[in-house]
Amino acid sequence: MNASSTPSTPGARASDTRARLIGTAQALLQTHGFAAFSYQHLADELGIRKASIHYHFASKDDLGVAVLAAFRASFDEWVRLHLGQDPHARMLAYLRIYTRFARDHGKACPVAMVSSDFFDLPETVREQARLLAQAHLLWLAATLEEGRQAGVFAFPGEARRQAEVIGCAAQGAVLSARMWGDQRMDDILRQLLAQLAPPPPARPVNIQIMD
Amino acid sequence: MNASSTPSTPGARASDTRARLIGTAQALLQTHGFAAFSYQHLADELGIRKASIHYHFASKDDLGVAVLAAFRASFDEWVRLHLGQDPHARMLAYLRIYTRFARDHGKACPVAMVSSDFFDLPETVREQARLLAQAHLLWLAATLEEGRQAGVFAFPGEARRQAEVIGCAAQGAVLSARMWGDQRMDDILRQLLAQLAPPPPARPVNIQIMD
DNA sequence: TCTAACCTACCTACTGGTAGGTAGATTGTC
DNA sequence: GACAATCTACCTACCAGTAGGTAGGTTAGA
Repeated sequence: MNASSTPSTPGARASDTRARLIGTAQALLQTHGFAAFSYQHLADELGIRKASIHYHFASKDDLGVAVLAAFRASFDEWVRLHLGQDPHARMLAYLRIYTRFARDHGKACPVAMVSSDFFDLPETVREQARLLAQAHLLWLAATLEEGRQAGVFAFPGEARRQAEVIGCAAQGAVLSARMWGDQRMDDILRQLLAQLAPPPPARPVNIQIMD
Repeated sequence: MNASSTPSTPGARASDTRARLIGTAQALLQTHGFAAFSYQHLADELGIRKASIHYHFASKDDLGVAVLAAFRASFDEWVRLHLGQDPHARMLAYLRIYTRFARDHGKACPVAMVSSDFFDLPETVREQARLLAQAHLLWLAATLEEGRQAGVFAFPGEARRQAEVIGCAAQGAVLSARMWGDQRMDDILRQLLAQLAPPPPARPVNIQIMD
């Protein structure tokens, strides 16, 4: 595809190939899924030969593990960058990740894409997917609980249960955006946040009556 | 459903091969996805030759259309069977559909599986997926609104927005069940219902006071 | 006899992966 | 500094297997 713009220069200190492979594979995973992209697609995109990819990743499974590990590293970095913000701002920023995904060629959540292919994946890749999902769920649960304590969120039961609901809804939302367009994505996330908003303090007069 | 494409020959005793193909393809779609199952898988499962499938479905795309139309027909029938029930019971029954999916070899929502492969599918299949999703969303919105009116559900904003959230969350939940097991599925649906429950009516005496 | 519903035998395109080779940079030894 | 050995990062050519699909023959029932 863009072989001319990125000529392979063997030996010429151009060892960002591995990183470019991971980056391209990340994009292809999010748009087409793990099983649906091939070494040939990657090779065409990078302007190298298919067999050369095996030098960096002996098997496609190895590539899958590296790709998911890279997603996890990115998320860890994202978390670090948002440590200072209050829970509500953090949650907005988190949901914006998915909004950006949807707008970027209809990319889906990598965890959702891997889940779709789950029964055709080796255990090594599955385990990386679990680690990535777990990182998101732990962060969500902590943010939700902190927000509830601060009075900016309201939800029933345990924070980890609510975290699972939000995680699942976000995954479903980006998939829905493929069918219905980006606007659908925004609608869903807005409703998700509206459900999380604490109830208005009712009318003061009624509170007096009730107490 | 698709009477036009059904070889409805008056004289010849119609075989059930076509129906078995659709049924097997439905199961494979839900477990592995549309792109991940092949005519060979279907042929092995039915004990016929791969080429024979082309007699019933000239192309895999035709099969995809028929499979999604069958899902829609099943759902229409399900809706008909639950017409009499109250909104809360209907919603419970609806979510149980997904619980059964997850327990049945980790089947996912067909709409979610198709969404994952969306960019590799022809427009004919995409359109059928939209029709199926739309049927679910319309039913959900109607049930939610009826439940809100009856006081068994509470949620902010329009019912169709809440329907989208529940639909997405259910899709995400069955995918999550692949990673974490059936129990996770139950937890998520329970939380989803808890969020939908109207706020406790405080002490009954207070209701009298407020009215 | 007609034809629905299969079959055999084959096609092209593509998959992940392997074998073996090579240009050029790096490193260790004298 | 000279130079052989080794390493990096690619290459060509190929493998067996599988994908969806096609052409044309066979068979069983109305």
